[in-house]
Amino acid sequence: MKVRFAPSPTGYLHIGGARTCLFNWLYARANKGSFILRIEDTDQARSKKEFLDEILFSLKWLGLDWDEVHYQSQRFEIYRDLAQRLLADGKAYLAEDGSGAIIYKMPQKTVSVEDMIHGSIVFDTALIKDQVLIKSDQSPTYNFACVVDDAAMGITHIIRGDDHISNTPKQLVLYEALGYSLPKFAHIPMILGSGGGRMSKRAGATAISEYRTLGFLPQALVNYLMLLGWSPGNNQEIISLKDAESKFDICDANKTAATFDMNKLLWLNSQYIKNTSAEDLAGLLRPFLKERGLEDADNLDGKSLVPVLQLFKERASTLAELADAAKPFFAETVEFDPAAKEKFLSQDISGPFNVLRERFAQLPDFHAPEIEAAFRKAAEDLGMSTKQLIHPLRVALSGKTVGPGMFEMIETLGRDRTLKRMERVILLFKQSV
RNA sequence: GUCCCCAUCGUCUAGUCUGGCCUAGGACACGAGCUUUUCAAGCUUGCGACACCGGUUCGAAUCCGGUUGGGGACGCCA
Repeated sequence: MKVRFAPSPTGYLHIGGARTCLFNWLYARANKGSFILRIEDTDQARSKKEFLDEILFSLKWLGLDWDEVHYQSQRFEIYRDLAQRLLADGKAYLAEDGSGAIIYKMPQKTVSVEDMIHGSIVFDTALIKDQVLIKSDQSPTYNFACVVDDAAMGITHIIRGDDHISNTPKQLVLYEALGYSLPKFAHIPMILGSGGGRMSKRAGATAISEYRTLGFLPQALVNYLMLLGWSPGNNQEIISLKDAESKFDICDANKTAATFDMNKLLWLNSQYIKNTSAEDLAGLLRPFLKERGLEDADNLDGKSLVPVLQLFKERASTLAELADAAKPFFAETVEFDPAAKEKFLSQDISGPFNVLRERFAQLPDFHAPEIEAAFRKAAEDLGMSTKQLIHPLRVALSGKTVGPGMFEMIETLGRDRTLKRMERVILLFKQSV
């Protein structure tokens, strides 16, 4: 058994295409068949190398590998010869305008397809007009090249989007005209944007590569895509590509169009981040830190990155978020969130900070439990509640009002940076007086 | 306009093929509570759906017909 994914390099790989590819891939792997990639680059004007590169890159990133790859632009001879044959057989004719186009004469009949997902679908070809096979520029049309290639490449199952149902009768008659045996068809539902119609930019129809930039893990994205129109059963939500290989069957795919939901994708991504080791996360995070202006991100070793990620990975839903949270730990100076500064650092806190700074400086052992003990003792001695002191301290150290446990954070920050950042705030008040 | 596809919580879905186990299960989101120095996470919990109308049947989310609603296709784009 053999399936294919046939993207056209006239645009980036998007959610819908990736899902179609995923279902083909899974079906092939589940049935020990082969999966081929066919680049439908017949439109010379609109096909772009940059799109092709993005598609190939994104597919690899998602973990969807292929057994063969073919380019339709290299097969024009084949299409022309076959069109000539139909011409000779009297099944097609030359365009009357003298443009050189070859047009298939649509027979008037009833054709039907036994779709693996929809069951029997019947069409009346009398309602379909004659179809161009070869355009005047001698390039083949989609429906023609598609049939020729699917037959030539031995495709046994065609899994594609619902939107191709109406192309099916056009292709069915071509299979017959060319004397090819029919493959099986499975039309999977489309993915709708949150507005209800086709996915648009606003509705999350960004390129797959964009999701990478946004800080999604490929495993999470693939997992989400699987859940759109298919379910592994047993109320399972988290499922790997490997696990799905043994459970997937295209016959179990849904008929209903699914609406893309960023919230669930975000949730899945957070689950995957939580379940990824801080060591692995460190490698993934470097480009994100660099992008955030951390020049020497590449030189950050795991030893300094790992404890910080340990602190934040439970609470981030994207790598971008994780990088935002981790950055203050490596930046030279803390960037204060204006609202946070206003709320907790507008009143002179330098007195208590001086005391606290001194206690921290003298701690023999700079670990969370000791830090916490020293902190609580200092607060008590100062006659302040822990809350009164902890919030300004958090802002002084991280610039933010939210974050992980204070004392673990201080330990991870280390004594040097902790003291330096406290001194900076103390100085802030000295200067303003 | 013509043809085609689809119809379970706001969203993704289980259940539909093989009617009874469904006063319809799970997840996301949302609300409440617990926990907590904060925000998350986690745990507990609440809200919430078989589009409608007819039929078949002892019995229908499940089968049939219609209505309505949504989506798609009607290119010398793919």
